[in-house]
Amino acid sequence: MDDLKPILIADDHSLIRKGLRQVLEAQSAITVIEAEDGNEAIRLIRKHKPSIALLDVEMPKMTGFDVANRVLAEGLPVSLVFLTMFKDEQIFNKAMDIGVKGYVLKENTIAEIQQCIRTVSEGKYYLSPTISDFLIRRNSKLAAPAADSQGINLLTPMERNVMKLVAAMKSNSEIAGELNISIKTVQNHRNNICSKLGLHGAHALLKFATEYISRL
Amino acid sequence: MDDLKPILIADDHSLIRKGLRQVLEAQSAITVIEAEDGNEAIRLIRKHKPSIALLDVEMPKMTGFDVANRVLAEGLPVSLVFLTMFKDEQIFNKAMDIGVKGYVLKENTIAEIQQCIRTVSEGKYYLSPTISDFLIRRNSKLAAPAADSQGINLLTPMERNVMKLVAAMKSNSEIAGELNISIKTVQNHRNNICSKLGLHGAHALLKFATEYISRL
DNA sequence: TACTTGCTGGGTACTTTTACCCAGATAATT
DNA sequence: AATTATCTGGGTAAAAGTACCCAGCAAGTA
Repeated sequence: MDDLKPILIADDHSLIRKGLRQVLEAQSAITVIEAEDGNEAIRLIRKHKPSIALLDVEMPKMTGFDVANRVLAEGLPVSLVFLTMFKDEQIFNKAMDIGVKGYVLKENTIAEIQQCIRTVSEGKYYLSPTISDFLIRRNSKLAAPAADSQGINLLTPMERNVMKLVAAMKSNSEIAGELNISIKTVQNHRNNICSKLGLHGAHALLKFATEYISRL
Repeated sequence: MDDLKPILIADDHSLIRKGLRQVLEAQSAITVIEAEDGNEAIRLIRKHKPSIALLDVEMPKMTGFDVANRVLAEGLPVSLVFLTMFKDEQIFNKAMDIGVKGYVLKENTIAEIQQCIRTVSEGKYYLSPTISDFLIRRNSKLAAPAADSQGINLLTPMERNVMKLVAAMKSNSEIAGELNISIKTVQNHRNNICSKLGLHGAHALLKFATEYISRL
């Protein structure tokens, strides 16, 4: 077990690796490990379990994406940050789909990369400001659906109350307690809601409730 | 049943009611109903089921808050918008806690109120730009906790994979299918995760997983 | 080699949720 | 007065999740 989890830098350009390592190790109590291609990156992630891995997207043999897919498949506990030269919207979207925590353009400064590492290590996302356009467009696409919730209008007041508590992931007995009714009644309300909304199967109501709770 | 759901305006000042009604009915296909105090507001909400209720916070007898509490208790299907003269942070926070969808200062223009109605009717929130300070402060408070998730570090890769699918509200059989393992194995992983994390009871893991999914 | 860790599955018992059925009480509408 | 909608609860059965037990196998470590 290490004292502090290290940070991995995977880039085929030795100059970039050395430069980054120098800055990071000088200005913070961070240990850096280096990989010069994707295969080595995977091996080192498995072995040293770094908290963060900075991956160059454009690497020979195994790209940053290949590494990311591998990490996902094995469920390795590491936050991924992509480092790339290209401001490409499709690449960015694929990276977000895959769940990377940071996305930094190489045209940005080292200070940005440090900020990125700090932010990601707090569990938040960090994206280069220069690609915020992409993010906004992406969000407006995702927020689009919002339809098919007309069924909600069929619900009675009590059914709404039950649904709110379902969305809070309360169990039926907890709901019964809060509303001062019997568990049996709660179950009936749930069933009625499901049939009004056409929901079937395990957790179907819970999914719907958490998704549309803002419209209750 | 009405053709289109109306909008309720509750304010003790007749001048405000008439002014708002005129603008709203002139510029859009909206029906407005008026209430001059909180009691009447509740009665009209029950009867006409408006989609949105604009509530003056400062009303005699029954304030906007009293109306809001009543609406919540009965689970009436209406989106609440608070209209107030005072830029008070505590009042704002109480309003957000209670779940109002809009919060508009009377110092703002009528155009803002129209924008607010439009936004809220799409299921989104609308807050007067002049109180965005409050919202930011509030968010930083709420986002604060972020602790107690150290237990996550105890999880094995496979356990993480299972947990991600739990967070997506998949059933055990769905998880088993996606990971190509038996349901029994999934159940065992869940149990191991729960004991590592000290979780007990119904939906405990699901709650935890959805809350901390960003750290997986 | 021996040991540990993680993944895989089976067994068993209990609890919770889902999915139907039913009916009485109450309040509002026709 | 009759009808409808809503809330309330009971019954039953199947499916899913929770909570423990167990053991074999593979990989890495001491």
